Amino acid sequence: MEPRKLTRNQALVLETLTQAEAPLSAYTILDKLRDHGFRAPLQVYRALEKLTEFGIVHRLESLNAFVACTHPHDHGPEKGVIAFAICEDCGQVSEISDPEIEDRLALLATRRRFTTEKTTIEMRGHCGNCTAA
Amino acid sequence: MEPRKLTRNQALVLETLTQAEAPLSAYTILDKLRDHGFRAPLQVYRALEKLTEFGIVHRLESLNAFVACTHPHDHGPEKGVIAFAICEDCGQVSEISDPEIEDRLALLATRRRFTTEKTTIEMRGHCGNCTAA
DNA sequence: ATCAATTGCGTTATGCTATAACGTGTGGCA
DNA sequence: TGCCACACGTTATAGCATAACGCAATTGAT
Repeated sequence: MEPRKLTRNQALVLETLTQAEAPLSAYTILDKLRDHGFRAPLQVYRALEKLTEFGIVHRLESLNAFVACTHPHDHGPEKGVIAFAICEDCGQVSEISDPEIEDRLALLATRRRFTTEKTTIEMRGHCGNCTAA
Repeated sequence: MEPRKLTRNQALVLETLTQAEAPLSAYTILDKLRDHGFRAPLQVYRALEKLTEFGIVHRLESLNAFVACTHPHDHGPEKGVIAFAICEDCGQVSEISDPEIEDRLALLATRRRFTTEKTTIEMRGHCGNCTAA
């Protein structure tokens, strides 16, 4: 599961996401990679699936789009919960990792005898830059 | 914006969701309502849009599906953040309303000068019943 | 080195989710 | 009565995602 070495397709998709300033849909990625030989959605989705497993790409459920992980540190299959703050104006996404949220959700889940496999937290709104304007 | 009186379509869609034991996709709702004259997705989506505005239906982003609100009390345009615990086995969804989570997210947002418009929190996993088995 | 197993790849086809755009009908209300 | 807002119905289209097939490359034990 470790991102030992990326395949060509995975590297291309990751690079595309890294260079982007906002989340990209799979089809947008596909369009950007046509010049590099991409022709079908599956080429993108398969790469995204792996990159997500590796923890270096995140899927934004409320957007049906993907971003490269900006948490510089340890990559690897998702140790903790990540919350996303997504600006509706500029598209900027910031990742928030907060133990308190995590603990609280864990508690709430346990109380209900719920076993959590995966948690999604997404805040949609406006970032400081866009509000300032 | 108050749910003063539902239109026929809205009532049918709400009833379908209320009777369901798991979240339903718009197209599943459409199929269930064909006998009542529904023929096109928009009939469902338009009803869902209103019902969601009224706060009596929630959209689950990680599922692209909808559930009837189970919080018995005050309906009305979303006062607070609601977290969902979604069982992958039986589909049961439980709504969790927790001020601590809400406050914490508000704090984290403010710190980053982020203005939140809408928050999505969804936990996917397994409910007590399904784990017990 | 070789074979088997695994993984990635490319392609075609298809399915699911959601909205645009247009026109009709109806009810409230000045 | 004439206007306005809103719900509705319909057709068409856009956008997101996966099934299923077969081939190629890689790995890794023998």
